[in-house]
Amino acid sequence: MGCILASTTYEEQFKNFLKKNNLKFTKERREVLRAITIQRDHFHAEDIYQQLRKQKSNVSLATIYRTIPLLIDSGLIKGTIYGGERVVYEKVYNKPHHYHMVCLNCGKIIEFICPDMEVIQNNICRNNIFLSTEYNLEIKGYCQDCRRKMMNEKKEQKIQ
Amino acid sequence: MGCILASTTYEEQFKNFLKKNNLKFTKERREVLRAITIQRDHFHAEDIYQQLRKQKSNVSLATIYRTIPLLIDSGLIKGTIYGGERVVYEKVYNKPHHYHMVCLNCGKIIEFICPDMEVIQNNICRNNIFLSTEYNLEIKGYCQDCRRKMMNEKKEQKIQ
DNA sequence: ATTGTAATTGAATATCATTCTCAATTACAT
DNA sequence: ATGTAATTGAGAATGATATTCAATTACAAT
Repeated sequence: MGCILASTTYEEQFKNFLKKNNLKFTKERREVLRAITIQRDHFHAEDIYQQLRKQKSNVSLATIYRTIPLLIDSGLIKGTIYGGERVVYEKVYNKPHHYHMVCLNCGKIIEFICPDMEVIQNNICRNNIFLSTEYNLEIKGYCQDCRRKMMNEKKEQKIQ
Repeated sequence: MGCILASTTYEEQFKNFLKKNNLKFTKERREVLRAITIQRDHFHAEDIYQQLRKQKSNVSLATIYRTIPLLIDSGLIKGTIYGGERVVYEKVYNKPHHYHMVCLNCGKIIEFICPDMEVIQNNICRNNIFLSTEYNLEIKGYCQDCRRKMMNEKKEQKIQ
């Protein structure tokens, strides 16, 4: 336990947001926030719940679902990968903007940054007089490991 | 009714796919396929159902949901916009690859093509030894019309 | 420190798109 | 014409997320 010092600015950011909107900084919200700072890069609602369970916190799933939009609106996390059975979130506070490759076989998520792409996107928005709030690029396919595995399987089939 | 001549190649494509997989080209599947060819650019499952209803077809929602993956696998449609309450599909057969801007206010979807972006994406995949099957870029924000509306509303507030 | 009040909570229940089950029907290769 | 595996509709199931409501709590004002 302990060792949550690094999350201070996270907490400041969240508190500011809450105050600005006449919302309260409750014990439950603090616990959800801390669970998220501990969380690995990509997670979903249920992951937060499990994390809290481990820590003997009794925050309910309902509260987690109610807290997620607050965390999004305060700029701490964002929904990243949709289209699966559940939404994947990730921390974005003080993180450079980046994109994702998702392996359709093992589910691995590979992050990458791409300044060239940012430039292009800005141009497109300017040309279309579109005010963007969010870019989301997702490349689906098969990662190196899975490609290797799949090739080996093919070889074995040929042998048999 | 009538006037479905243009969909012949759609039907060929679908029939080929079905035959290749030992699946049957049923009356219901034909009707779903034709409903889709009539459909506007972006649609969801329920839209297909409504379309069929208009045409006095009794294909069930279950069958529509069962047919969608077949249409995807045969390369006729693809899921485009996730993260809303339902998946948005679009026709992709014989259409150039393109990207989307989604207005968070009115829901409008603006398509655009961008060859530069394709080049960058191919490079990224090559560098990461990732075999991509699908690129998906979604820019969320506010379209020109909605920006105008929102600015007018602000002005009015100031006046009051 | 006390109080008033609006915000918040957990538990249970609702929602709603999508998927599944199953018995009856149908496409189509032979 | 026939056998059989695939398909269908109806309704029930699923499962992530949202909502309801009575009880609790944060916190601004006193």
